[in-house]
Amino acid sequence: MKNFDLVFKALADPTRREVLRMLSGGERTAGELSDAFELGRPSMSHHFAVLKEAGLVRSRREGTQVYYALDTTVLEDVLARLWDHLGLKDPRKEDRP
Amino acid sequence: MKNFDLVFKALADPTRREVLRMLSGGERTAGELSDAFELGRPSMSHHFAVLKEAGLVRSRREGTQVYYALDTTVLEDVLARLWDHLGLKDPRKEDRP
DNA sequence: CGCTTATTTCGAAATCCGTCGAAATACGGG
DNA sequence: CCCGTATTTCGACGGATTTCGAAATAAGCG
Repeated sequence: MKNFDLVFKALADPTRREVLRMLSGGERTAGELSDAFELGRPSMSHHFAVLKEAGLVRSRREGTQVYYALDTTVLEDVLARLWDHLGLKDPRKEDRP
Repeated sequence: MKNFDLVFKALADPTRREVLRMLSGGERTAGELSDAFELGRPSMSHHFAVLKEAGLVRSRREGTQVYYALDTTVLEDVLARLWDHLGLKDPRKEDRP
């Protein structure tokens, strides 16, 4: 995968992981997400950009505000690949040899 | 889990992920692992320490050399938790209250 | 066009991270 | 003991990352 690196870099930050967790409940505006953290808007905007760059998130503008949403396809692919890559068993399937 | 943060920090580096991949084939000595990369021994030793600190790897000394082995329990737990925690299940729910 | 709200971009400071060479530690064997 | 091999610790350097405030952009509204 191309973005393997970007994805893990993105996941390395706790704030960004928390943003992803919030987005798992549905899309949120940049402002809503920012209000959940004690960080300035510019800092949060930067985190959003990192997540987007990694393909973990997509955004859509509606009027003056921007909605962010989880893009699960990349995460699923990366995690599955990691599992495979490391020769681990997929937790989604509980098969035993 | 003990420390979510350390695990993701550990996985953020491509060299460390490659070390994990190598270890998925069985344990290796520090020297064997180091020889697979174009990095100095001190750098590799540092990476081993990070992986160990995160609980992704365990070590055992035999004579003058140190064997490293993958500890899959932490990885399985973390990835499963990530999968679950982010709600990466197929029927995606939309919107919010 | 000016005004307000929402968000991003820019530039700079502080901190973190990966890497190195030199030195230190750990072991086993003369 | 001292030597050789294997590995780790130390101290430092450079580059990346996080954060901020100020300024810039975007969009709706009168």
